[in-house]
Amino acid sequence: MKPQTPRQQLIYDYLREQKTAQSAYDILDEFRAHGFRAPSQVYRVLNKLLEFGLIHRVESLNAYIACEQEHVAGHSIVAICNNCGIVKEIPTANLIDQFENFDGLDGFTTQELAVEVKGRCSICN
Amino acid sequence: MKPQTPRQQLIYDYLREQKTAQSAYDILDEFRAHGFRAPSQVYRVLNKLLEFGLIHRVESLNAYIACEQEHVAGHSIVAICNNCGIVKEIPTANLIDQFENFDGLDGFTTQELAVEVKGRCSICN
DNA sequence: ACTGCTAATGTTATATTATAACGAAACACA
DNA sequence: TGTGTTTCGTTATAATATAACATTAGCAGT
Repeated sequence: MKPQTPRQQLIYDYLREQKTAQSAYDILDEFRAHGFRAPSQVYRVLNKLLEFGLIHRVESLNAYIACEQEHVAGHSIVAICNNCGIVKEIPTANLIDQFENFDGLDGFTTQELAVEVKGRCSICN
Repeated sequence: MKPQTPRQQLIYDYLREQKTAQSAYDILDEFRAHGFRAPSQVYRVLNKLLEFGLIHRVESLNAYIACEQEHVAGHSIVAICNNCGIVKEIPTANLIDQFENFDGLDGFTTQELAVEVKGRCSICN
């Protein structure tokens, strides 16, 4: 699914350019000039983009990143550098499968999966 | 590491009794009678318990759970039921090792790891 | 017991993230 | 053109978290 409105396109493009995750309020400040005046306007767009599977919410940062490749909405594996804040999405369809069938889960049906690895990226290391 | 103060013990014991994750403000309300009056008091205790590896923060819920078994602070795998809210910790030392050595990470050094699986538990299924 | 240090606590204020509620505008289409 | 539906703007407020600083408690050395 592609962005459906100019504003969705705007925020999606912006997130694609960023190396670090952006909070809803970062985005709000960035786009005041484009008529974004209230958080709810930003959240509406973010929620649509999440639904389309075009962005991820990074739970441990309360912030958002774009994803290059399309993927199942709600499934993500990201590595976050504690030093420079760079967030890298790790493409691992198979690792996700592994989780969905993981015995430890024992009758649990997976709907969303978030794996967040925090540490030092290869540059900050 | 064990809880070091009465208040740490109090909150840790409380979290151990709960089946669902509790927010800092849930805990604040629960323990007003014990002299907790401001969020910072709760956060101080929670941060200590996190440091000791006695509790986990569930990122996608902004809430906290106790862990039965001791573990490396900052490493967790939890399954969260979207219906009843039950949070189950999954003991998977080996899976965590797998992540630390995962090639996708490519020079990245893991310090913290959070895996959050959301879906339906075996009862709500 | 007294002193000095450190860790824990109390308190107020404020920052940050997110949602609710509701009316107005835009759009789709019979 | 009228009618229903979705999007958008706006205000208000809820929920989560931290900063800053004063105070107290516990404890080690004398």
